[in-house]
Amino acid sequence: MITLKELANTLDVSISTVSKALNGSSEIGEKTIARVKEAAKLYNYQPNRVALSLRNSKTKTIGVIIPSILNHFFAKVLYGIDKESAKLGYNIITCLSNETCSKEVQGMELLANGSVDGFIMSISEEAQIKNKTQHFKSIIDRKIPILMFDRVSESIACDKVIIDDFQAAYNATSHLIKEGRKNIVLINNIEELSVGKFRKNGCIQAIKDAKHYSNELLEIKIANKNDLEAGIDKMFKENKVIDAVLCIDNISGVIAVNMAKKHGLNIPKDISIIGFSDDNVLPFSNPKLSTITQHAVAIGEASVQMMVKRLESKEPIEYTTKTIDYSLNLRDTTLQC
Amino acid sequence: MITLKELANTLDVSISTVSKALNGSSEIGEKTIARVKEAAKLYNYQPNRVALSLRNSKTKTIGVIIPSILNHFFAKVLYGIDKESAKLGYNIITCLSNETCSKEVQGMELLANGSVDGFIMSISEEAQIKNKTQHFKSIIDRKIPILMFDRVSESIACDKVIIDDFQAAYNATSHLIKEGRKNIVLINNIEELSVGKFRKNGCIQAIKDAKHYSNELLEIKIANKNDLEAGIDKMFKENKVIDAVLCIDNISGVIAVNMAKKHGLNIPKDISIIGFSDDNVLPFSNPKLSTITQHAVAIGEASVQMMVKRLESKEPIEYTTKTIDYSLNLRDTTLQC
DNA sequence: TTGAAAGCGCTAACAC
DNA sequence: GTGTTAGCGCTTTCAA
Repeated sequence: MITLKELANTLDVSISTVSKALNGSSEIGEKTIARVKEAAKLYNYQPNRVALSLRNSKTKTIGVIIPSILNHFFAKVLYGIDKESAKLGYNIITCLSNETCSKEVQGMELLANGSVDGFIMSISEEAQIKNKTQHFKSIIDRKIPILMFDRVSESIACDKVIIDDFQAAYNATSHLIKEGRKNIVLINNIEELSVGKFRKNGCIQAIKDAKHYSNELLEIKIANKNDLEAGIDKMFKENKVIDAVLCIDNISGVIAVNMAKKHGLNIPKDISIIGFSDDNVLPFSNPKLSTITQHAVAIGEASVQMMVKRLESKEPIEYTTKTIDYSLNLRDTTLQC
Repeated sequence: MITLKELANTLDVSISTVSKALNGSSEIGEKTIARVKEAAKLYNYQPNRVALSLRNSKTKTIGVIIPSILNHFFAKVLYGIDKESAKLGYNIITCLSNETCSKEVQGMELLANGSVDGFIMSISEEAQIKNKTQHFKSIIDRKIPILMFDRVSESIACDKVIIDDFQAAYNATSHLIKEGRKNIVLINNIEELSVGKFRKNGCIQAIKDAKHYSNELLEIKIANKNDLEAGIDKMFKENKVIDAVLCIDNISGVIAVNMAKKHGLNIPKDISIIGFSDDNVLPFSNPKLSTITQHAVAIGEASVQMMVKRLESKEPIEYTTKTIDYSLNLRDTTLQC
């Protein structure tokens, strides 16, 4: 790592001349600029990012706080964040809250000390359930912008990137009704999360709005991920009339497919199944699961774009909420209609 | 963000007094220390990490370069890296190489400019296939340590954390032979990777070492992930004698289970299947896949420990290679014996 | 056209 | 026991 100073010494000019030359300042003579640039290339000079950060009070780094990297949705958003931020010349520094409030607070406090220019985050389950928002306010007070995606807080004024979970679930449910299904069940293992609530409400509303649908929505709540298989198995055992399943997390859909097969149901003749899944689970699903696809990569990209726009804007910008499209991918576990 | 200077002003002492007091220097009087610490707490003083980095030429940050965050193995290693580094007081800056050499080089070069103290990484597929190692050498020359995990390069001298892929595959294959299987097939879709080669060799060696196993190893090569289902389907169609399958990546195992069922095979009576998988795929496998489990979290943790040890050591340390245990988890797709 | 100097926030050797 | 000062690498105002 050669420094400006060393370059200046070898070239026998001053530090500031080198600095200006490298930045193409019009103050410096052409010949000098050429000489300096050549030497810089020769010695592979790279400006020290830390010094630049200190000088500019800008790190060109975004802190990313994610509840769990083992959740494929978040992994995919992170992929989008990484890609877009690299494109815009930013680094990302990642902290995993592991769904706990304490690690979320700790990670953010750590990074708020000049390590990052802003945060892109999704709220941990614990913070969302307990409605803890003080740490967000404290950071925003310190003029460090926060952008929340997917799991957001109503009570925090900041940029947000979400998908229209209500509408997505509404559409999926409407499709099931249009197929002629009469006994729809909602499998809910994320009822505590904001997105879980929106999805459930969308489902309920679709049923309300359907003129010819008379049955109540059956809701199966499964709190623990490890109970999913047993719970869905039990559901099929005890409810012989079920003819449609909407799964609002990203793995239950495939499990429902496997369990329905086990119980001798013909998919999609006897039963339709739709999941909120990404296509990474498709290799495990036979027939192929119909899904509501959240464009996770797009969520990540949009988040970075909004954040960078804010960071690089001279004037203050209004907070905005961007809604990313979803798509209803009808594959082989639903009827065409 | 209050600074030392501001703190010093409000307390009417010098900056260095405040600095020393906060660091508990014995030079400073007890009363002063108490006063300063109280004020620091009151104003929520946090030392600026960037200034500290510049001053100490240490960022307390580790650069993590990962081929793909969508691969569950790497996600899990990252989880371990995050956890352990937080514990040891380090941040991580993540770059995803996306399996390309160019992004790997670019990410590392970017971070090598004073942003990180060292790198923890796994080589991208492209760099490994093309045997590109110049960028590693260049960074090591600049005295920035690199630690490679899982996919490592023979020709680079650095710390390494691996699992004994050869032995793992050897053991799994030996188990299949002990079960009395006569027609073992290896499904290989990572033959270009170092780990793929080790696993294959382990399998081959186990067969060589088995006295009573006479058949040749059948190897099915599938280059593209999207062809896995079709390829495995075809395999079962064309080879009716297959009675054991070893899958050396982390999703083929479950696909093999599903396909074997589709072809009317009884698992594990007619056929045994073992995968190199993590337990995240188990919900999709029925019967439950027997697996070789790589302790991905442990790999991440060990990597951080080794790296931090090197970063904080006064004297130079020898490069070491640490081998992390694997375990052969026999579940329901193999016979007990 | 070039250079000197201040300052970003912090620590530590050295003075007082 | 407390303060002054230099310096980490860089940019930028101001002076020459």
